[in-house]
Amino acid sequence: MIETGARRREIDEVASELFYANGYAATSVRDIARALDIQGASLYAHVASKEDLLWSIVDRAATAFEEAVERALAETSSGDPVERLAAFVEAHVEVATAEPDRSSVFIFEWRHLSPQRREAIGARRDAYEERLRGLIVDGLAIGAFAGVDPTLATTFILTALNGIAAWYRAEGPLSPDRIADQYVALALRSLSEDHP
Amino acid sequence: MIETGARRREIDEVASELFYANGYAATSVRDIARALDIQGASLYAHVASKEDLLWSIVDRAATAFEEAVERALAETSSGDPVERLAAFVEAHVEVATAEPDRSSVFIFEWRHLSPQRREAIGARRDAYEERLRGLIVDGLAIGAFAGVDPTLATTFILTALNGIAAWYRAEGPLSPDRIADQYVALALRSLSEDHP
DNA sequence: CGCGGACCCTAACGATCGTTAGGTAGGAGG
DNA sequence: CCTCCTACCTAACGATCGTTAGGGTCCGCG
Repeated sequence: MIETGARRREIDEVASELFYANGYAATSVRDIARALDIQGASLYAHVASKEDLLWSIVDRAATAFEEAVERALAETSSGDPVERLAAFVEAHVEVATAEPDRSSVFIFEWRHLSPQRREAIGARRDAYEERLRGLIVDGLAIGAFAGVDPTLATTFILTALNGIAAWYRAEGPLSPDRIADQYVALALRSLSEDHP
Repeated sequence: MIETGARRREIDEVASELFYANGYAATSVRDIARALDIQGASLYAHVASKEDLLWSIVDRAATAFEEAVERALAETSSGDPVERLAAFVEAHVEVATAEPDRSSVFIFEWRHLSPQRREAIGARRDAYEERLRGLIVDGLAIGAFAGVDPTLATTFILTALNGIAAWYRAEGPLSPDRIADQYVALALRSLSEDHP
């Protein structure tokens, strides 16, 4: 039974910030508690373990990416791989900028999960990547893209996308929309044949 | 006085592997020692502190990237920003694939350095990024590139490049040359105007 | 008024952390 | 043979780690 109370949400939020700022392993339970003005041991009234805390953050973020892309692709009635890929990138940027802390922890700290959970998240990440790769393969098949190894192109684009959560801050000068527009353009162009 | 003995090199290598695999904070001094079949305390005959070990890895990797790009750009007699950017990407890929562990630690673990060292590395990373940005700005100026915000394009490409060290393994099926070729193509295309 | 439950406390546990002190074995060079 | 040096050892330090046990306060609901 997963706790979902208001206090539990606050804990998730504070933990996300600290895990993002200092990394999971370098953040102690007492660090998180201090940010909440309580004692370290008091956290265990809400959380079963430190790793459970990481898991709840990672799982929530993974779900957010999955659902956003799912929704975006479902809403794109067009079968055009170019448009679908644009929708994928846009959705990813939206989630990454809406919750950069959580997203960053998901992307960079998931290796600290227990072996079983790490494996589960690994499979979901693989599926996510495969989804992107499928769009690129489709685009290559109809000639919308050309001259790239789909696997490498997928990695290229996805690592660039994942980087966003690491550097984006809401206080910065860049709006999520502008980032999305630019990243869509950069990604699509990278897949297109050089103009002859 | 920095030690440079053969044993010290081994220690750097083993530490790079472990820091890459588990992260700096999650790797104990005793973990490193165990991989060398010695006692934890024995490491301190070669290293002043755990953070010194991280620093030597990060500094060496940073220097490798800086020098490789410096050399590549110096050897590219052409003033063409497109060719120069290709040389930049190629050099980066070469270093990242030649020493993926060290490179990965440099890219993802430098925040665990002491404040002064972190600041120093931050400045060098900024300079590196600025170097790439300069090439993109130059390309935009002569019309070789178009339609991108140079700062966002720089981040897009550099995060994709930095990702390589995280996933590349020498045992994998991809040769460094092939990755370099593909990444050069992907990067250059991403900066080019859509074919009309 | 009584009671459960949400919330936090203090105290402490065993383990592990980075690091220091002091000592020993063996080989190289005089 | 003696000495220095490199390399490693054992033992231990204080600090901090994640976590458990048990108790207390206060509020809302019956």
